[in-house]
Amino acid sequence: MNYWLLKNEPEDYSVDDLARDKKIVWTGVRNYQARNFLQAMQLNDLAFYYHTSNQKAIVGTCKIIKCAFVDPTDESGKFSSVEIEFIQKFKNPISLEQLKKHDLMLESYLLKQSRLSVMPFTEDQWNLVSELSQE
DNA sequence: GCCAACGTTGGC
DNA sequence: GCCAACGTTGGC
Repeated sequence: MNYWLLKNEPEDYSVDDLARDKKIVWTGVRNYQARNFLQAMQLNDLAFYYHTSNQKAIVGTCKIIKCAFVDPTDESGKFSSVEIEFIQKFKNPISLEQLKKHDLMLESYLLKQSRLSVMPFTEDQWNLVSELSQE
C-alpha cells in the first residue's frame, strides 16, 4: 500500500466534481517526475485530493482503481494516466497553513517542491493528515 | 501581480 | 554537454 497526493485547481476540477462523477481518468500530467509517480501507483493505493489556487488545502481522499496507462490526451504517448475513485470529502479541509505547523509535513514534497502535482506521502504523513481531518 | 523554483528549449 | 533565455506553477 502506497500513499499519494494529487493536486488540482478547484476551478478546473474540484473534489465536489469528483464526488459527483465518482471516477475520473487523471490526465494532463506533463512532468516526468510526476509521471514516474503515476507509474508507481498500485491498485487500491490511497491518495489525498489537494486544491491549489484560492483554497490551498487537502480536501478529501480517493483511491487508485486503474494503474498507469498512456495518457489518452497525450499525442506523444510519453505521459501516463491513472483512474481514481472518490472516497470522501473532508468536513474540515486541512489548510496548507495548518500543515506547515507540523515538522513531519515540512519534509514533504508538498512543502519542499510546491510545483509538483503528483507526489508520494509517507505512511506517517498520511496518518497525521488523516488524524487532522477528524478533528 | 510578483517572484521563487523548477522545466524546457535552442544556440554554441 | 553547457548554459542563457524563456515558460510554467503555485504560494504569497
